[in-house]
Amino acid sequence: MSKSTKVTIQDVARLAGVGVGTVSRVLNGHPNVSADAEASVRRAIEESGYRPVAAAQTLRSRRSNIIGFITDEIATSPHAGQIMRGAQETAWKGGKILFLVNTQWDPELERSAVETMIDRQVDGLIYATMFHRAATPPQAIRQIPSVLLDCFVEDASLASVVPNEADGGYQATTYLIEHGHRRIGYINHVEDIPAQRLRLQGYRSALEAHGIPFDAELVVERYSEPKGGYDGMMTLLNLPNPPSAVFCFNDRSAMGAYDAIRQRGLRIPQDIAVIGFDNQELIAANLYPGLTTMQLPHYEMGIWAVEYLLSELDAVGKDEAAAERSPPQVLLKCPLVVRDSV
Amino acid sequence: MSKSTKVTIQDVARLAGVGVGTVSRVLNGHPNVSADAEASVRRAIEESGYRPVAAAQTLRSRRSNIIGFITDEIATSPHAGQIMRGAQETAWKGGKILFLVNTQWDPELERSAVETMIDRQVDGLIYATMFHRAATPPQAIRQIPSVLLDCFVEDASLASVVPNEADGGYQATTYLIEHGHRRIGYINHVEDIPAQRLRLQGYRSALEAHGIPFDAELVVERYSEPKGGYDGMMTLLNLPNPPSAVFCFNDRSAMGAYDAIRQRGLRIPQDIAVIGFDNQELIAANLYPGLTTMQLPHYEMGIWAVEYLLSELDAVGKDEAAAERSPPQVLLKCPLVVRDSV
DNA sequence: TCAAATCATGGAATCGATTCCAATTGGAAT
DNA sequence: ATTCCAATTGGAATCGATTCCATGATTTGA
Repeated sequence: MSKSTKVTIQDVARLAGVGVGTVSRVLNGHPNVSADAEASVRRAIEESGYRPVAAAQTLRSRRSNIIGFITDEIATSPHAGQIMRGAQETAWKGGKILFLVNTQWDPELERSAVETMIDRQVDGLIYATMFHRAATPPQAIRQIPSVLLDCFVEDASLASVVPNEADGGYQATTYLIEHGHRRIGYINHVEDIPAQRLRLQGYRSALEAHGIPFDAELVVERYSEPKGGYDGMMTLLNLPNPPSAVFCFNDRSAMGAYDAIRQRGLRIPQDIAVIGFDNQELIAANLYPGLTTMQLPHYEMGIWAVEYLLSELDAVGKDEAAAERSPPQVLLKCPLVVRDSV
Repeated sequence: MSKSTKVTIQDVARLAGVGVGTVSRVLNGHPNVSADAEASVRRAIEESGYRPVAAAQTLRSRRSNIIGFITDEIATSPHAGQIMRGAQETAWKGGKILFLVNTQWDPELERSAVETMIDRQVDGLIYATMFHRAATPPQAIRQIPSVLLDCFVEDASLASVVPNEADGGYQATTYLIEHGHRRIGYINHVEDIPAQRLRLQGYRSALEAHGIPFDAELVVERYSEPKGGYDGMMTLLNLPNPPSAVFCFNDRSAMGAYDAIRQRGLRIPQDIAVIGFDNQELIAANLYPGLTTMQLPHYEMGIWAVEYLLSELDAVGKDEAAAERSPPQVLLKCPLVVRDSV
């Protein structure tokens, strides 16, 4: 229990009456240690309050037990927090700790962040973006095990995990159909990003799967904020034959759609059903009536990314061929969150 | 530029035709290096693509250039992100990198997180909470320079930075008074937390400072969510002499207050002015009319915390007496964010 | 001009772990 | 009884930097 001077592995060895090699073997769970030796080493560790110095371990073993987490933007939404929570919890369970760097969209900073991580001999690297998109991470990232989170490279040469947007769009639309709706509007985003394209694709395949003809009139494109949602909804309501339900690109635009519907004196969900996307608690749970929406699997992506890295790490050495397999491109499901708007 | 084998300081020394000591001195900006020597070392570093191995530096110098960041909850709100962004950016500028651990309110995990940080010889530690409160961080935190963020210990024995809630309440109330309101309601939170007590205190001193008598009838306590805000607002509106303006404990309760006001057929801000607290963009910017509110200085607290640690770090050794000064207890101002609700 | 102080330098010692190697021990096999 | 092999073990070498120390070169001051 003496805290005054730093206890080293030498001290433990002396106290246990064994060599430092033996202590190290116990510490790392290596084979060929007698039960006796192990017991006395453990006792000595306990008594002395010994804690290994991480830097020394890293220096010699070339493994730091650190996972680097690089992200373009950290502060925009609770989404970022969910990713980091998933990643951090999983890392901790695996005995690893997270290094965090936020690059604020600065490619130079990104490069330098990756290099810093490598200097510190991180075991693996997560490169996360705050919305689903194609990305071009620094080349250096390929020197070590790494994984893209909420983004991907076009040639699929790096492991990647992203939400299954198409399935999300499909599920949302199907849910509306199952509630008897046949005429379903879609207020899409305007920019060409994966979510924009893929959710629409999901919407269309859901219609098709249920034998409902696609009507281009029912799809409007607006910036996905309350104003856009309001405006898009108004456009749909002004149709000669307006929809009885609307799928909104995200919760923020659904917020605007709510306003438009209210302003027309219509009720949700009796007159118009609404479904959103993102499950931004702050909005979806607080709207009245509560917004039914699709949840993005941020927490799960964080978990997956770290688990993937961990599995890569202990594959190293064991199965050299593994390095040659093509990197997984994983889609994670977006669960439906039912509230009262459908 | 050879990348094949790891370049060490020995290689650089050989290449530059100097000793390793000289290389190290150049690297660390130590004095007593001739211009010639420095130039050739720099050239050798450039040519060889040398990058120091962090673990070796840490082992010998006992400084890791890492700052530990421990937090109870990471994912609730954009607030967490703001703190981390401020901390991370400032750390990066100071040549440090952030270790992140999220303890999910688990005291055992907290202990173990602090120990892990110490094992890794972090230069300093930030202990952050996701709302302003009294905290009891693990004892071990006192072994190294550390700072509490958005929390404090009762005896002020650890440095701490928190929002100036009382001033925030004062500013908010004053802003309403300056807009001609004399009868101002306050929908407070119900639980006894610093924000609850201090914002009320600020409200009262603002009234007093402007010669408006305090009327207990105008202060109601509700849970600070939309439902509570709605309910509290209704209570105020039902008063024989209802207020012309209302200060809400936070933006979420303001959201509910909006609903109540609308439901009564009253207009914001013409009939009732509303001011919130927190500046949760997702709510405040998206409500109609935009909610005027007080912003919590999360980003700034993150910056302050790291800057404090950095200054502590280079005070070490220079001025031994500094360690004995009583740790600062800093209050950071909450700026007013003007939108259209007043 | 000479002593003293200052500057510049190379290289050994050091940080604290892991890993490797040679040596010892104790059975099992012949 | 002797040989062989596997299990255990202690301790030296190693990882790659910083730091310290002894030494030689240069300046400064009188």
